[in-house]
Amino acid sequence: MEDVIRSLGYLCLGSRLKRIGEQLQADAQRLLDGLEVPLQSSQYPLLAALDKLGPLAVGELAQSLGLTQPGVTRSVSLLAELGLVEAIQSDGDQRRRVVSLTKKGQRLVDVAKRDVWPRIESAVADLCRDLSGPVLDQLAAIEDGLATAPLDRRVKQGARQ
Amino acid sequence: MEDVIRSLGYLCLGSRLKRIGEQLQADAQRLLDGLEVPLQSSQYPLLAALDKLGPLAVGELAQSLGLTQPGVTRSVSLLAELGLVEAIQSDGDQRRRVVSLTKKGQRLVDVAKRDVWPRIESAVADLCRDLSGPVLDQLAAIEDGLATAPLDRRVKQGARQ
DNA sequence: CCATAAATGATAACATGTTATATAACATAG
DNA sequence: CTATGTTATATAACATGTTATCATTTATGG
Repeated sequence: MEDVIRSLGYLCLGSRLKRIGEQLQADAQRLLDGLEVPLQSSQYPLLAALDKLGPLAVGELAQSLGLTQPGVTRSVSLLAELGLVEAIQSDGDQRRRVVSLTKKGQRLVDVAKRDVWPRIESAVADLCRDLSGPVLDQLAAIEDGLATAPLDRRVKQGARQ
Repeated sequence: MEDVIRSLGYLCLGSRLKRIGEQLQADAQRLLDGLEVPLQSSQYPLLAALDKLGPLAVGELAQSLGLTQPGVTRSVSLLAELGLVEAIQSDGDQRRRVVSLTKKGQRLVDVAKRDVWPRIESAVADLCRDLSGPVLDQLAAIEDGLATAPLDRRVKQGARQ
């Protein structure tokens, strides 16, 4: 059966990237399933952000993950219920809630960082090894390109109308 | 604010591809908003599949789009409510429901194909123009690589454990 | 100082993907 | 022919993203 998304090329690049991303996450999930805490692979970036940057307010977290604030608010609630993060109202500005890893969350990150993340990284690197170019650079260029000029500002060049 | 997904590299490639894909779709949405029928950009691949391959059963449609059957069932219901497709129970095998474009759906596809899709294609091509390699080929290689050996079969090489 | 604007996060409603499972129709072994 | 397994689709429950909107707190202009 023909893969329509694939044969439509640039027209469906968005659908295709999403599809590949979902599959990568599902694959990574299988590597994470060995850990003691049952957690979706999509939640790990939030934990990794807190581990890397330290405690962050909800909005800062959203910005550093490239997600919207309501999405992050929900993930934080979920992770707080699991006891992996805690959100504490800021002393200075009472609107801000600063999110940080709990002991349990830090322990999970440490284990994942030691036992699982290197395996995921090496597996993905292996997947990309034989590609003709530096894929990450190209994705960066796509992201930068979108930030500079979104698609609707690129329709002049070469399009029929 | 640091972009954590980006700085984590291969580890978060899945999240990153999803994020880029969502942004591309959101951008494409703005180009599609001019059309008479209000439709999310993510629904167009289904219409394009029917236009390209002709009437298809729900399962075949799912396969050609690389989605699961329940997702396609829901999209078909939505598009049927909008009068863009119709699903007719197969004569031979009464389990199958064959989905096809209605007149209205075909008209929408024709207009989109003439007025909008070329603009999206050229805009995305423009976005990818200056990249160092043939991105589509690389994405194809990633997809093929995942199909050949999912990530959890790639952890041996070079990983710490 | 107070009125108003801006910033922060929560919530609701929706979109669209998934997995798990139910139901109905078909296929086949006995 | 019937029991049983398989296939095609539907449905439910959930995950996780979005936009729109609200309440609260903070900042600011007069």
